[in-house]
Amino acid sequence: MMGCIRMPIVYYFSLLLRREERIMGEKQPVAAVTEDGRMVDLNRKGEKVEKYIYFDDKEGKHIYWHSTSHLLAQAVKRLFPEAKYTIGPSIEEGFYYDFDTPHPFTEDDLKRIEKTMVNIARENLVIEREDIPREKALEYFKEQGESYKVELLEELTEPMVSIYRQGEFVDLCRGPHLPSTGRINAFKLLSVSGAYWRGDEHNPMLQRIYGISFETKEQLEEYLRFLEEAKRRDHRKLGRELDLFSLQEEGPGFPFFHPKGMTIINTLLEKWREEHRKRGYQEIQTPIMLDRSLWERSGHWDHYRENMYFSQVEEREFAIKPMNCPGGILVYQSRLHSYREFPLRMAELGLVHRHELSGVLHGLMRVRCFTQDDAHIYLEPHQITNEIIEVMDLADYFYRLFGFDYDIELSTRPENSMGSDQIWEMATSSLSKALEKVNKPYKINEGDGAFYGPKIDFHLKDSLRRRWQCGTIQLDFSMPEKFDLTYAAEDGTRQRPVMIHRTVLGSIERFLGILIEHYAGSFPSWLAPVQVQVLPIADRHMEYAGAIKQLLSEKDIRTELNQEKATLGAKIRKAQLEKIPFILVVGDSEVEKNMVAVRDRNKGDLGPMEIDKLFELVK
RNA sequence: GCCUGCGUAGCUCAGUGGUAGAGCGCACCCUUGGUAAGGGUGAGGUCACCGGUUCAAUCCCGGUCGUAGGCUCCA
Repeated sequence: MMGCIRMPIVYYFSLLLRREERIMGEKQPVAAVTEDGRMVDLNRKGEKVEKYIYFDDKEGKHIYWHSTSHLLAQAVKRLFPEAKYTIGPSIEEGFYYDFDTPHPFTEDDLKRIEKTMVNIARENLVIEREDIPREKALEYFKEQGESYKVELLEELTEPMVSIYRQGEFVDLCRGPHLPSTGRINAFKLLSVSGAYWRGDEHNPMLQRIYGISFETKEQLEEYLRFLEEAKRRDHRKLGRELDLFSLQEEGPGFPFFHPKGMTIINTLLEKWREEHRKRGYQEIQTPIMLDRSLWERSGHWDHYRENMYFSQVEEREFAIKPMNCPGGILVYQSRLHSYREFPLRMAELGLVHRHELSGVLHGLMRVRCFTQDDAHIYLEPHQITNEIIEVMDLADYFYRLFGFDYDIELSTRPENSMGSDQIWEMATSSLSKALEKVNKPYKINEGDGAFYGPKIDFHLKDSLRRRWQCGTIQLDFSMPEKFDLTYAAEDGTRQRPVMIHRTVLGSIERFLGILIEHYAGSFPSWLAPVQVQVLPIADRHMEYAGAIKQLLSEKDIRTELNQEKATLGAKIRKAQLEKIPFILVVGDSEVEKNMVAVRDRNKGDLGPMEIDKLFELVK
């Protein structure tokens, strides 16, 4: 069978290593890099070490997490010998391991598995690598009945493969790994869920256990607090608590916006309209439902049908729009356009409906109808680069307004697409040219473009480091062709315009969700649904409080008057929980001096103030 | 769509094979207050829906819908 491990010698080696690590101080390396730049196990590092890799390094974390996933698999195999293990990589945050077993893992199982993991870590098993012929590994895993490992091995072409052994547990793995299981100090299994073998929905569904690990208990606790914070900021929870929106059983994926949510959206859109007007955009609106023939012509019928809703009326078939472009194009075609108008920027806050699989719906982030802050820009080919730079600047303006950091991705031609190779080539290079011209770093996303053209996507990073796709810029040579769009060029000939489809916020619904979580419900004053609440101390101050409210309302400040019969403390608490930016307390003293006592949501009591001063604060 | 869990008052959640409870919220009454919870009284539930087992189902079983976390897919 597998080569017998010379236990005492290896153990001695491991002890030496641990002493060496102790000498190096608190931080112990997780792997080493040799002179020729290869990352290797500490157990095999040999004499010449270029540098050490630590947990703090990105690669170090992945090694640490990967070793923890092996620990997880070992524990599962001890508790559930019949479970087949498949793959268990490290991921962006933590690791998972997929198992094939008829026994569904429960919360209690996770606890038991964790306990077993602790025991295995205490056993401090040496994690040893062996390089063996592929055939030999195949033979071993076949004998063990580990059919998934066999499948993986059968696809490998290398004559030699590496396996890692810790105690009785053996896994096919490239490594590197920690020197021993005892090096895994703090970990937690977070969840269990289904996952298709190799991510293919035709394959069997496996059970995936997710987890995370750290070098210290403190780091783990900090991470768990971070998860709690994310839960506290969840837009679904805050949306209900702050009465911003709701989702109803009657409309899965179709959100309902309440007055306060609507106030935020309208305030946001006021800003949006103002900025778009400044930058030369005109606004249009097109119908939600249009005849089937339009969608056949645009290509949506062939390329997007499974995501569309339909309606049949008087024997005529209509499709509910999943995108705004075909409707927008009809507006363009309603008269002849001149090159002098270009770039012709037509914006539309268009409500689109897309049938999404029920399992993907998520609050406002993933819905079945949403409002795109869309625009279609018609231009001449030589204007492309400049216009794309303009749009990127507009997106940058909005993201900065909210303090979002963002990444840019360039997506290329997908499989199910239309148009010739040359057109795609030209469109894609126009986009990368614009990106390079403004010197923005970007990542290429092969095959992720729209069916009619390549695109630049903006991914926002919120305050919890999560990324959300919002803005997109899509270059399109196909749609103008399909619809035979023309314009009168300088020389009087009819030419074909190029089209840019773009959004900045993406989906208004999703953007609101992101804002809620980003601000944890404490919206900046200009965006807050209620900016000021006036609290009279006793009934006799009601009249003065009402006058203050009136004054503020006339200045277009969103103000509420609290008329409840409650103690001041209770009223303040309630307003604080509603995250209202400013609370005005008025009692005998304020009435007498014609002032208001201002309480800032974050800073607390600011003391008495003239009303005029308050106007400045609120804006 | 697939896997697993969940669905009890507006919200957060207890609970039982013999048709239900708490806290918060809400309404009313008392209290007229100075920067995060004053006191009392009361209303409010087809226990998601449909079917089955049972003398009897909110509870057990099956299905449907919704929902949570993933997978696949996307703004």
